[in-house]
Amino acid sequence: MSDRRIPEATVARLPLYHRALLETAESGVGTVSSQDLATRAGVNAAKVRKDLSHLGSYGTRGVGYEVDHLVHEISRELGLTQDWPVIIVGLGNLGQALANYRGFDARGFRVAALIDADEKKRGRRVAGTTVEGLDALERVVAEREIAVGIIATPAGSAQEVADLLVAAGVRSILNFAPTVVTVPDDVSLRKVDLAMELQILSFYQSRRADSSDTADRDAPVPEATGA
Amino acid sequence: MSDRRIPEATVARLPLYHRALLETAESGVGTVSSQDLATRAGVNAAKVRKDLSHLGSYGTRGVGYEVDHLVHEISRELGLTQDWPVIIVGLGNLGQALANYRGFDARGFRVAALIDADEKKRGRRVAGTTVEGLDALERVVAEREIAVGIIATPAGSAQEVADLLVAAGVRSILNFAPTVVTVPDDVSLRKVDLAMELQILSFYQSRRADSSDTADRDAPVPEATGA
DNA sequence: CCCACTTTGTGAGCTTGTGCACAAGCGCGG
DNA sequence: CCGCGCTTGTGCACAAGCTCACAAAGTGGG
Repeated sequence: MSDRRIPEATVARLPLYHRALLETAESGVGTVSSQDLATRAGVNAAKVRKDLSHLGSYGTRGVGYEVDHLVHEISRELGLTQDWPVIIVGLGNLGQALANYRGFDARGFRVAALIDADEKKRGRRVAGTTVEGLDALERVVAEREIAVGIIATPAGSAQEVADLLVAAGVRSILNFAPTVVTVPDDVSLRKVDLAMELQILSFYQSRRADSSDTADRDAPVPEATGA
Repeated sequence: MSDRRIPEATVARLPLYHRALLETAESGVGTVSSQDLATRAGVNAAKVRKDLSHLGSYGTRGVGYEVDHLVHEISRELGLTQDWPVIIVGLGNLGQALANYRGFDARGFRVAALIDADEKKRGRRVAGTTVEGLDALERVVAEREIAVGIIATPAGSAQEVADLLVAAGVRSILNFAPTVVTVPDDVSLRKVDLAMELQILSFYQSRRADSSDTADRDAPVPEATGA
C-alpha cells in the first residue's frame, strides 16, 4: 500500500494508537501484535493492521510491531516530534482547566500564551504563564511562533477570536465554544462541544428506555470518539 | 421515509441543529429553510434535509421548517424534554470546569452529584453541590436517579470509576480521561480526549508545512466534530 | 532443511454516509 | 382557478470505511 494519502478515519485513530503504545512501552513490552494493540486501543485487530499499513510496513510477520519503532513512526506522522506552542483564548473555568491540563505538555503541546478580554484577568498568572489582553494576541503569536490556537471563550466571542487568530497567522484551531465558527479553507478547525456529547448519549439512553418493553433487541449503542 | 432507525451520523448532528435552531428562535425568526439552517449549523442543505427527513416530514414545501415545532421534535427525539441528572466523578481542574459549565443546565443536564476520591476535597461545595467520597457513589446514584455519568479523573482511575458507575446503574458515560474504558454492551460510552484533538490538528498542520513547497494543492483540512 | 505455527498486509464484498438533481407539493398573486 | 416560484423530500450514484478471509512472510524446533 504505502499510499501518501492517509484516510481521515485513520488519522483520527493514530493518537489512540500512540497513547496505547506509550503505555505499552512503559510496561516494558518490546513488541506488540495487532491484536494486543487493538485490545489496548479499544478497536479491532484488522483495523489496526490496515491503519498501520497506511504508514508503511513497519511490522514483522510472525512477530508483530516493535513498540519503540512504531511510536516513533506515528509521532513523526502526527508531527509530534516537534514542539507546538499553543495559545489559549478565554480563561474562564474551561480555559483555566485547559491551561493546567497535564496531557498537553506530555504530547509536545506547550501553553505559550494566554489571552482574555477581561481586564480583571490581565496580569494574572495561570499555569506559569501571564494572561494578556486581546490586543496582545497578534504580537505574541508572531513572537512566539504559535501555530495552534484554542478557543475557550463564550459562544458570542468565538467567531471574533477565530478571525483574530487567523489574521495573526494561526493555521490550526480547536474550538470549545458551543457555536459554529468558520475559517478560510487553508485553516484547520476542529470542535469539541461538551453539551453535544451529552445530548448524543441522551438520545441512546431515551431510545433504550422506550424500547425496553418492546422485547425487540438492545439498541446498538455505537462506539464514539471525541473526534 | 420515516424509518424508525436513525443513522448514527444523523444523531450526531441533531444536537447541532438543535443549537442552531435555538439561536434562530431567539432572533425572532419563525421559519427556516434547509439552506438557512445549513448555514447556521455549518453543514450543507442536502444533508440537513435528509437528516430531518429521518424524523418525519416536519417541513412545508415552498416555505421551510417552523422553528418552534422543529426544536420540539428534535428535543423529543434527543430525549431533552426530560431532566437528566448527571454525576461528575473527579474534581480536578477539568471536573470543576465541567461542574460550572453553563451549557449543561441549558440543555437539561443538571449536575446532581459530585464525587472525588481525595479526602481533602470532600465536603467542599462546587457549583452549588457538595463533593462526596467514592463510597457515596452508589447511594447517590440510586437516591437521585442518576442515569448519566461523567468521568474526569486521571487515566489510572477511569476504569475503576466506570465499573462503579455501571454497578450503580448508570447507563450512559462520558469519559474525559485519556485512556480506553470498557463497559458492558448495554451501557453507552462516549469519549472526549483533549490532547487527541490537538494531535489530529497537528497532523494536518505538519502535512501542510511539508507540502508547501510541492505546489500541488492545499490539504483538504477535513471537517471535524468532537463527537 | 523442512514443517508447523504465528502474524502481517491486503484484496474483495458489504455497509454507511454524502451530494446531486429533480419531481412533488405548497403558497401567492392575479 | 391557474400558473409561477420556491422549498422539501428522496432516488440514485458515488465515496469512504469496515470486516472478513487468506496468501505471503517470518520464526523456531527438530
